[in-house]
Amino acid sequence: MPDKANVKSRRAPPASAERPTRAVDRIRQTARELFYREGIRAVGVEEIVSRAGVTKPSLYRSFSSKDELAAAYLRDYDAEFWRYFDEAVAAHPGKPRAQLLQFLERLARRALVANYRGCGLTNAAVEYPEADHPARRVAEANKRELRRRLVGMATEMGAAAPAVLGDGLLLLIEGAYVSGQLFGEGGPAGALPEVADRLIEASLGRKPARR
Amino acid sequence: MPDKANVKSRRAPPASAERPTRAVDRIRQTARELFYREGIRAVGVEEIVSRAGVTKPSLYRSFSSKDELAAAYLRDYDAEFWRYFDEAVAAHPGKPRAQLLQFLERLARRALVANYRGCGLTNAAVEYPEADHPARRVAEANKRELRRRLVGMATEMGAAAPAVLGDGLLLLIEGAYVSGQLFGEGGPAGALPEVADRLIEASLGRKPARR
DNA sequence: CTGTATACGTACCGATCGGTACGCCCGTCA
DNA sequence: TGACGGGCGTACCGATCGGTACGTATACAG
Repeated sequence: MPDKANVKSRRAPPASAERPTRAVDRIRQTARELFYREGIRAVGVEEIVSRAGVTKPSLYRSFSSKDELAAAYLRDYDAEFWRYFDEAVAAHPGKPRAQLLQFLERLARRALVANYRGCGLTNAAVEYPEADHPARRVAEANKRELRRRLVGMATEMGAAAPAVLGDGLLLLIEGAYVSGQLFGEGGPAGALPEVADRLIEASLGRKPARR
Repeated sequence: MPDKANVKSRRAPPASAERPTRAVDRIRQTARELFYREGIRAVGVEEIVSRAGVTKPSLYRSFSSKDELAAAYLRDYDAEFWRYFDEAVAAHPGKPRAQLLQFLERLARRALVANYRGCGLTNAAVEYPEADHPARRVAEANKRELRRRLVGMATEMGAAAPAVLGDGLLLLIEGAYVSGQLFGEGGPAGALPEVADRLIEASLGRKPARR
């Protein structure tokens, strides 16, 4: 009879936050890292489960398909994005311009480090152009909401044409995401806060709206 | 002896522009369409050759790998991009602001139609984060050159801080590419020309540069 | 008619893809 | 102690991936 202690221990140490003991949690965390860093299509389920130290059936017991796992990853990403966004909002109550600038400054800082990979939601939408793909659905919903919030903040700021300013800010943000991963350290994303501030200033209708 | 006319004719009709007779040309054209519309990773070589009406060895006689085919596709895309860009430049000699606005207006128009898929070069860089991937190399070179040109135009315009204006314009352009494919018809890319014009106006140093 | 180069297709390779049928282990509660 | 159910792994599936060894048809030169 083989010694029980020699058998590879199945139960992991009591749930450190770094290495969750539940298979589904380790899968979520590993998928998050790999999907974000390498892209969704580039990562196979085999790689996810082996890096997570689990097996494929554990994945498919919690997620009906790889596409659904990708959607779950993006839902997590979405939640974290809004936590991050609302943090900037909460830091400057009632001052939308300062809220926005804090968000943009932190975004620009992140977008300038090497190996920056942009926004996971934007990247997923680029990878999955099919309108009914579950991952794309999550990405589109996030971006629609972001647009809504930005236009709302432009309105609060008293912009002459809040829709134009809000959309302009969205263009700058998306531009920072992709050019951050295109250019790396000295990239154009560094100009984001200054450019956005200049655009806001020019949109506040102190001089009559050009028409 | 079998009738020669019954044998499936190998030679295609004499080189219509729509359906080139040479296998390599049909592959290039088909790869271009599929890679752009669906993404590079999403398209297999089998699909390319079957849609092109040729076979895999014909592909691998002209391209050493799928990655090299992707790079060739992007080189074609790059050439077409500059043709398009220089067209706007040539339309308004010596007037960089008008050149830019024409380019941006046409870009905005294209980015607002349904099923728009953005910039093939940007998309490829999102799909291939590895720095040494041949496709990404082409994309990065294109973007670096675009940045150079935009900063040059900002200088010509007499901007107080041409690097900031040039980078701001690049952010807006990249933002239009990705948000065009995220939002479809009524998307924020429609605000591109107006926002860019406002940013240019605010960057021309008529009022003292904020410091 | 023959040699040769060009241009292409047939048929196949091992590897990896996403996904699943099935069984074992272990803590819980009777 | 025994029945049970949740939680997980072993071993496998057909399909598709990128890539290739080898044969064949045709145009042209001699």
